[in-house]
Amino acid sequence: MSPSIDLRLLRYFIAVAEEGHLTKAAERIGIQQPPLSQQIRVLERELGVTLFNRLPRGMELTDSGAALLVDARALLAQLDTTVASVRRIAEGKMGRIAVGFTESASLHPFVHSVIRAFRADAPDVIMSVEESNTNELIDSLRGKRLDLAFVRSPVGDASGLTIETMLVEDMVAALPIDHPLADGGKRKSIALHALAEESFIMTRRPNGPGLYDTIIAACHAAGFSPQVLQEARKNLSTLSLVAAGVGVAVIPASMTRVNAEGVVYLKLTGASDLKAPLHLAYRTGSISGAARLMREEALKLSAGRKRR
Amino acid sequence: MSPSIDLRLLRYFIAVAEEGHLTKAAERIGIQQPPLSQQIRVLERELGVTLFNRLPRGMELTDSGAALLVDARALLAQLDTTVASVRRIAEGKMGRIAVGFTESASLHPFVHSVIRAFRADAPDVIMSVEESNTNELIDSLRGKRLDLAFVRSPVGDASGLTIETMLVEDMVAALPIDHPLADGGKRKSIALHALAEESFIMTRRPNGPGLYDTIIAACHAAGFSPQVLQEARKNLSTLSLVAAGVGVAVIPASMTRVNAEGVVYLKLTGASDLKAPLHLAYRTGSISGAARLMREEALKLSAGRKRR
DNA sequence: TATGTCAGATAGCCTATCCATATTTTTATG
DNA sequence: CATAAAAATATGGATAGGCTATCTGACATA
Repeated sequence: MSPSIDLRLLRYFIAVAEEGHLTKAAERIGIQQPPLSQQIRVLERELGVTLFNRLPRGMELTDSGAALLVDARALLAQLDTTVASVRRIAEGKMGRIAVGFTESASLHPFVHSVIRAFRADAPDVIMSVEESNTNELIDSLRGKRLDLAFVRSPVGDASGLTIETMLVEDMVAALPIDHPLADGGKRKSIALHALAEESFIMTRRPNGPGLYDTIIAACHAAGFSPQVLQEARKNLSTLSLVAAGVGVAVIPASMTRVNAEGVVYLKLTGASDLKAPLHLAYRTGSISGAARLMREEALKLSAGRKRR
Repeated sequence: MSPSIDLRLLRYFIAVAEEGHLTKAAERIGIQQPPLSQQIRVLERELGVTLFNRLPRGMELTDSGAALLVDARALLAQLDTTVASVRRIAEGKMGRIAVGFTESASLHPFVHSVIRAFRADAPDVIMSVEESNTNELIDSLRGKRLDLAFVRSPVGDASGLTIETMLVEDMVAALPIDHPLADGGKRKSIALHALAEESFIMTRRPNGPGLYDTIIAACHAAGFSPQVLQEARKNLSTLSLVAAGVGVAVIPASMTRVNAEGVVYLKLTGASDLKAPLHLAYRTGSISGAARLMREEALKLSAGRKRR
């Protein structure tokens, strides 16, 4: 169909049409007159159309030429906007992003800060968010339904994904306020092994290993094997069960921001490796512009936290 | 700005995006894989954007690439329609045409045929018509307010214009029906010199020489100098004056199609050079597509007339 | 673990295209 | 008629785009 018409030819054509002279147009473009003359003839030959009437003192557009001028300008303008928007998408300032997090991540102020910073920096990006358990988040990343996910470790199979640790926080014990060990709310910390005889409320492991394995391992290190009441589907339910006096729980410190009636939080001692990391996960190598931007903001905020 | 991005690059890009493989795309385009690989990288470098994720088994669009794909297709489609419409304009099948004619030309069936044929052949051309005297028509041609004009000869200054004779018709005498020479309408022809003593009604010469000079010259050749009543502005007024008995007139034969009450038309003998040509005039060298098409149709019809 | 296969990247070379210089042609103007 | 202006033509050289051959990397499979 339309033969190998090059945008360069259209640019040349526009210059000649606007200047009305080959010589002036050549000067404006930055080439000599003869090659410009040739290229205009090439364009005319490819189109099979005379674009200019050659006057003794210049070049005058024919009707066809005048029509082409309008369209050629539009084409170049469209190219410019195309290039600009492609670049903005690549920068992460336009387009879409899908972000996921586990419940405990969604409750963490760090995640809120990241989202807020990204919103401010890239207001034109359409963002969708999803809360789910680690397993599903990882699946969604692989299936490209998500671009980024904030998860708790450990992640089962990380192949094909990059997992970066944003922060590591302590874990605390959550006890019912009327529990003897809570001392009516006066007690501020407790040794992990002191909980050896308690019932532990934890989220279901099939929903993703989450912090389950970490807690079990820490208890073993403290010299006991916890009695697990493996009931709650969600962390918030965990707290309700604690408040109801069903048992105790070990949770990331950031969750203490949730004001749960009837629950007391105690620092844990004698369990230095009982930490709750927060990770950012994404597909290795195929990160979108917006995701890259959000990751960079997360890294920046993460660095800022460490400095404090 | 947008650097020298070539449409060829966009075509290559689209092929790769659609095939998902450099190798298949190269085959489709008709080049080898290595240059295609290079060109895609050139495009990415010019844009400063990664368009594809290189997978072990092919190329996968990034978000930016997906956006570019949409726009690149649109750009190529727009180029195609641009080329098509420029070509149609050049062919004369689209665009505009402005046609002018003198009154006597507008009354001639030849002109009607030309217009009708053109309308049928190029229904998408916007046509404007203008009736005026020869001088103004010629001026309008020069000023590019008209593309074509049907005029009677002779034209004063024809420089820069091409004037082609479409047909030559006889002239006839128009007499009041009660004029002695008309013989009550029975007479069919008359010698020009028989009108030597009559008053001649003619259109004003300043409106363009028109046929004025031709008629005067023929009278001189027939041995007399006519008494000219230089009254009428238009040919139709001429006939009214004849009908009113003011004088006689010499008019192109085609005007006898106008049924004027009280006027008798007589063939003229003894004046073999008293002919009324009909010309087509246009600017030499800068004829538009539509004008060229109409001219061609006029020439065809003109040739058809001669054969008859 | 090693090997084969698939697909893209890289290297080196060649040719066609695009641009430059020099000259010619055409038309208008003093 | 001579000169000036502007485009067309002629010819040569540099560069870019394409070709062949080869390399690299990742997965699959024996």
